[in-house]
Amino acid sequence: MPDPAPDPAIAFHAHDHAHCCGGLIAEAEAIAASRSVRLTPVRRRVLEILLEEHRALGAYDVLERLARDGFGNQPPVAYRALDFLVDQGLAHRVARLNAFMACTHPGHSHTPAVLICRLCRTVAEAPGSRVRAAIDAEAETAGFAVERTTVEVLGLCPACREGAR
Amino acid sequence: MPDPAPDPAIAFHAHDHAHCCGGLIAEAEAIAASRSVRLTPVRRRVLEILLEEHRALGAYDVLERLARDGFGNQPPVAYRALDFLVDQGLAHRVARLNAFMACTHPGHSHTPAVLICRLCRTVAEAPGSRVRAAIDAEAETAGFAVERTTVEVLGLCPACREGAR
DNA sequence: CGTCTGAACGTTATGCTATAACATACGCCA
DNA sequence: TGGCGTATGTTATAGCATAACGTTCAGACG
Repeated sequence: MPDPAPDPAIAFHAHDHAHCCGGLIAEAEAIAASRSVRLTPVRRRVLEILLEEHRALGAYDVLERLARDGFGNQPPVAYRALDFLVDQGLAHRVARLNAFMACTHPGHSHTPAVLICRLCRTVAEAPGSRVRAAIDAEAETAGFAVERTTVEVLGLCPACREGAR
Repeated sequence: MPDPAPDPAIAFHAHDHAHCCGGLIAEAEAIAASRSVRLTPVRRRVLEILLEEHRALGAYDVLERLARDGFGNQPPVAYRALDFLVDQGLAHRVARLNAFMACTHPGHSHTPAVLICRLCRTVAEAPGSRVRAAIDAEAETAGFAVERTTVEVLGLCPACREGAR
C-alpha cells in the first residue's frame, strides 16, 4: 500500500489541533469497531493523552495523567493500554526515547519513519515506504528476512531549525 | 563516503572469528591512537567482550563479565566504557534491545542499519547509505534537518530462516 | 624529581522503565 | 444465571541508566 497522501508530517505544521485529535479519535473508534476490539475508557483516554501534544510521552507521564482522571495509578495500567494501542497501530513506540506517540494516520499499513526534534521534542511521522524499500534491498543482499523495522531520526524540526540560526 | 566494500553482514557468515576479533581490536587501537584518545584496559576489555559473540549485550551482561575479570562491578563502570566506545564509533547501541554491539567496520563514517535475528539474537550491520539517502529525502520534504538516525530491523537471519522452514 | 592537572575509574545511592503474578470486576452469550 | 474470556486493579520486583563524589593514575611542565 502506498503512503497516505495527506500531510505526512502534520505535527510540524500549524493546524487545527482540536480537529486533528477529534478526527483521529473517531478513526480509532471506527478501526476498533471494524476489528471487534474494544477501545475502552482507559485506552481511549490514553490515546487522547498522546494526542494532546505531538510529542512522545513516557509511560509514567501517561500514567500520571491517567491517575489524575481517576484511573488506576500503577504502571501496568498505562503499559497495557499503550501496548494495545501499539498493537492496533493507533500509537507507536519510540525506542530511542523509551516513549510513545499517537499515530497520525492509523489504519494504513505503514512502517513509519519517526522524526524527533531534539530541541522541542516534537515528533512527526514521515512516509516510510521508500526507506523501507531501501531496507528490504539491503536485507535481501544479506539474506535476511525483514519482519519489523524501526526507523527513528533525530534532528531539528523546521521551526527549531529557523530558531537555531 | 561510500559503504565499506568488504563483507557487510559478516556476522551471518561462517568466518575466522578469532581473526575477525583480533583485527577489530587492532583497528580500534589504531583509531584510538590516531585520535589521541585512550583505549584503556576496561574499555579494551569491554570491546573484547562485545566482540566475543556477534550478539548485542546488555550493559549488565557486560558488567558481570567485567567483574569476573577483576574490574569494578558497579553499573557506571560498564556504561562509561560503553559510552566511550559508542562515541568513538567502535560500538553501537541497539535501542530496540537496550543493548550494545561491537561495530564490525569502525573508522568509516557510516549510519548502519542493524539487522537483528529474533531467534538466535545475532546482530549484523548492513550498509546504511541507501537507507540514509531515502531518509534524507523524506526529511527534506518535511523540512527536517537530520542529525542522527536509528535504523533497526527485526527478522530472521539466513540460518534461522532455513531452520524455520 | 616533584607537583599540578585533567581524565579515568571506583563506589554509593537513586531514579526511570518495564513486567510477572495474582485478585477483582465486567461483558457476553449459551 | 452461570460460565468464560477479556479487561482492570494491585502488589511486588526486575531491568536499565545516571547523578554525585572521592580516589587513582598518566602525562605536562617547571
